Amino acid sequence: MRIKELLSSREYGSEVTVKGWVRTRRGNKNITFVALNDGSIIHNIQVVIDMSRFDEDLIKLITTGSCIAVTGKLTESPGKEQHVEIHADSIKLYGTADPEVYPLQKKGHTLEFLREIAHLRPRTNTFGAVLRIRHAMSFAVHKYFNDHGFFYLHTPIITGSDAEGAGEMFRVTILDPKNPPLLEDGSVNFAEDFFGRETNLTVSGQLEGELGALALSSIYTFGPTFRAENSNTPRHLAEFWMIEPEMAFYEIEDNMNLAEDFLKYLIRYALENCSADLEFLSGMYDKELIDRLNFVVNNQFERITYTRAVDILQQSAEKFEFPVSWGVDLQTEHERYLVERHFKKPVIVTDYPKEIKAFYMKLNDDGKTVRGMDVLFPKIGEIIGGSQREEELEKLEGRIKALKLPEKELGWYLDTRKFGTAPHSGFGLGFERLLLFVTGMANIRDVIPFPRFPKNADF
RNA sequence: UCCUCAGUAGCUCAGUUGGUUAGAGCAUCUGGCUGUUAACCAGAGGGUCCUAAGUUCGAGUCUUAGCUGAGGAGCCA
Repeated sequence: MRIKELLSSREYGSEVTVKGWVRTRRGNKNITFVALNDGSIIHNIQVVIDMSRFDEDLIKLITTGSCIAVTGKLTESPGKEQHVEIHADSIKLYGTADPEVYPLQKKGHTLEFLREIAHLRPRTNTFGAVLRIRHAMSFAVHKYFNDHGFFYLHTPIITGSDAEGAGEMFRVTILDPKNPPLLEDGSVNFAEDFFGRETNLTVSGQLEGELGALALSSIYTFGPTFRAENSNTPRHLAEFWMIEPEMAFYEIEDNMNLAEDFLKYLIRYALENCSADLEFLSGMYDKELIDRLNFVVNNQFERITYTRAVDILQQSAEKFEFPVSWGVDLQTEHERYLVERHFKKPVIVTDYPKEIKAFYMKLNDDGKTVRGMDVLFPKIGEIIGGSQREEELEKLEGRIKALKLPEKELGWYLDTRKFGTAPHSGFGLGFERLLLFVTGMANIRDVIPFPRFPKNADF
C-alpha cells in the first residue's frame, strides 16, 4: 500500500506491506524507528523495529536513502507526531545507500547544492512537494480546458518556421558540423539536411494553434518550448513547458476573462488538492505563500491600458532607473511597481504601442496600439502574454511587410485570413512561471525536474 | 551578454591589521542509552582553503586572469 493511504487508515491490527526510501533511522539496541517515504505524500510513516526479532547487521544497513519493503501490523502510535505506525514483522532490503558517500543528509541542504545533484533531489521533501504540485497543475490544466470544451492540439516540436520572432532558436540538423555541404556562395546547403530545409526547435505553438482554433473553435497546446537565449535569471529556462490556448470568436476582453478565470482555477485547484505540500513549502520557504494564493483567487485582477500604466508611472514619486514615456517598453522595475506597490494585486496591461509588440497582434482603430495583453503577477512579473490576433488579411500583410518578415514562409498562416477568417485570440502561459507562483520557489530551475539553461544540460 | 557578491571538511559556515599545527555545527565512524520524533550523550576520523600565475621573509587572507555559483539587468513565458 502507498503511505498516503496508510497514514489516513485506522484499521489497526491489519497486516500491511509498505515499500519506500528511508529518511532517518534512530533508536537504541532494543528498539529502532525508521521514517519511510514513498513519494505518495510528503509525510513519512514510522516503522517500529523490535531489535530482538531482527539481525542487527540487517538493521545497520537501513540508512538514510536505502530502499526497503516492510511487512507488519498497522498500529495506533503512542508517539505524538503520528497517529499510525507499522510494527515490522519482516523487512526486505532492496538497496543500500552507503552513508559515507550518499549526498543527502538528514539535515537541510541548500537549493544550490541540490541543483548539483538533480538526479537525487526528487527524494527530498522540497522536491517531492514541488513535483507533486507540478503534476497536479498539469492535470488541472487539462481538466480545465476539457471541461470548457477546448481540444488539446499537438503542435510540432520541430519547426521550419523561423518567423515567430520569439527569440533565438536551437537548430535541428543531421549535417556534419565539421564538413557541411555548401552552396556555391559558401553558405550551408540545407537542402541536403534531413528535412530538406533549415529546421529548429519550436519557440511557440501559437501560429499552428491558430490553425486549430480556426477549425475546432477552441484549442490549447501544452508542450515543451525551446529558447536559445543566453538568459541567466531565476525566471528563464532554455527548455520549458508552455500552455497556449487559442480561441476563435474571442475578443480581447474574452481573452482576459479566460486568462483570469484559468489562473484562478489552477491556484484554487492547488489550494484544494495540494494542501499538505503547500503547508510544507509555506513553512519552509515562504510564510505568506498560502495567504498570497488565497488573495489572488479572491480578488479581481486590475485591468489597465498601457497608456494608463505610463500615466501612473509618470505621476508616481518613484525614481526609476529607466525613465518612462509613451512608446517605451515597460521595464521589470515598472511592472513591479504597478503590481506590488500601486495596485497590490495582479494586473493585466493591454493596448501596447504596435512598435513594441509582435506582428500578429490586432491593430486598434487608433492605428497606434495593438490588442496585446500581459498578465503581471507579484514576485514573478509577466506570467502570461497574449493578444487578440489580426484577422484582416490586408492589415496583417501590412505588418509583415513593415517588419520585413519572410512573407513567403508565412503563406500557410496567411491562408487562415484568406479563407474564412474570424476574430480570434489566445495567450501563452509559462508553466514553470505558474509553478514559481504556486510553490513559492524563488528559482525556476527548482520547479522543473531537470532544468536546461546556458552551459548546462546535465542529467 | 553586462553589473555586483561569493567559492575554506560530505553539507552549512567562522577564520581579526598577511604571522606558529586552519576551526565550529551537522553528517560519518566507534561506544552508551528500554518508545524515538531532522532523538540524545561521549569520543574519533575527516582539508589540493576553486584553479593558475604573481607580490612577500611569510598568503585561506593581498594582486591579476580563468572556472563555478548566486543576486540584479536585458531578452521573454
